[in-house]
Amino acid sequence: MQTLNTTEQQIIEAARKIFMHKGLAGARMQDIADEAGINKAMLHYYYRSKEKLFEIVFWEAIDQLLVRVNAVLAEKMPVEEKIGAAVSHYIITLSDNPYLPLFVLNEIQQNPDRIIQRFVHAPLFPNVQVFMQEIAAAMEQGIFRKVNPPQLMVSIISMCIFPFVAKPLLQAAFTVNDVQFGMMMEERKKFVTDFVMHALQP
Amino acid sequence: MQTLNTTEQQIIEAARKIFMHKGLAGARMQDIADEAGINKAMLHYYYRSKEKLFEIVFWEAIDQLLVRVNAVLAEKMPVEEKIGAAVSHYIITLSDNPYLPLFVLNEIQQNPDRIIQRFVHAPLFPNVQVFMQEIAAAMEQGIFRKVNPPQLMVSIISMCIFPFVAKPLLQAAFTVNDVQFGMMMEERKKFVTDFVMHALQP
DNA sequence: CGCGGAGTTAACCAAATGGTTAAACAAATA
DNA sequence: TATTTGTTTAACCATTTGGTTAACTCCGCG
Repeated sequence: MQTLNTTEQQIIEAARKIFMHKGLAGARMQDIADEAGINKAMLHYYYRSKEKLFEIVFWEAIDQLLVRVNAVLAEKMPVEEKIGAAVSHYIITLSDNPYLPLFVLNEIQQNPDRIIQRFVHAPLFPNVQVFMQEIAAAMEQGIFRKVNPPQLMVSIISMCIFPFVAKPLLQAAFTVNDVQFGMMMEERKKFVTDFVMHALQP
Repeated sequence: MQTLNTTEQQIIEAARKIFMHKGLAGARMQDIADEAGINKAMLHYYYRSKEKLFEIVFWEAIDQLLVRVNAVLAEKMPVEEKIGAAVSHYIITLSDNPYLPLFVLNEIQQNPDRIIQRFVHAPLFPNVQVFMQEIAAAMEQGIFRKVNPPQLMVSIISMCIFPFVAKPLLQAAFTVNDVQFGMMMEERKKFVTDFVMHALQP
């Protein structure tokens, strides 16, 4: 997310903002040009087409939402700690990029092939397997209660990501402003970690 | 969701399908007309504009995603049971309408005002308050461990809805087809309920 | 039968949109 | 200074898109 002042970079930043907010179908090339403060022709000069520009923003977002968590899951630490670390990582990342997950999820649904192709070649986050095995091992050792690991995995991810996907709705439902929502997410790190640990108590 | 054979109804059904799959920005009036097997002018004859047609589909979806759960939460039964009932209700509803939540959440983010206006007049699901009070009462009585009720609420909803929001992604990540995904969601009803009950064990 | 109105359609329209082009500009190079 | 090379712009273009119109069909009713 470097902020170089070159036109090339300004375009990417503008594209990121517009695509994230409006999606591929809703974004207008003119919007992006305006946001970047340049002529529309420059977009094509540097990136050929709307689709090409979108792909750059999209894969950058995928990297942020899916790939980077791998590094956290690769660290060497007890499973109990690793759960907390992963939860914190997600909530921190998404607090800085609230629009990220809905954007990614929506575009995947619009065009699943785009991402499925990549999964065929190699799993997008290999360490999730490792993590699930560590959890399974902890269950065998009696550290955790035995539950279905994929369901557990999905649950942890759900509790971290969903609040950001539903942010405007939750804000309306619980009548909280942006600051309060931020505080809620801050306190959510501990809540989710504790909640999961209690649920896994034998 | 009635299937009357009148043109008026055929249009709504077609609009529902197209809008749910492509969203407001991505949907084309021609797509809807084709899906309904009629001339594009008919759409305007019956529903004036794209926006008007969209609003009908949108509020119908809101009703399905947010309002109907109220009935479940209004039923008279012990909290422990009610949690399971709400979870089941959501997973059953969404299994029949997998595109529903992403559609709704996305359109809310695109235009939050649309829904915020409604929340100002009256809460869209008053019984959530009741439910949270029942949970708080159960905590006071020592039936449940004390946790922050809104955080708990958000967590339950997350675990129910998120898998459908991320459906294509989860299917790719865990390599499951539609049938297997359906089974996973079927088994998820029990998983989430148990998971929550264990997490709330004092 | 003929009249009237609801239902339906093909053709049309203006605006928006992704993309192109040719000319202008600026900074380095010879 | 003249030339070249990469950058930037205004104007333009073809297609798409939401929406309109005028004519046509069909059915019930006098």
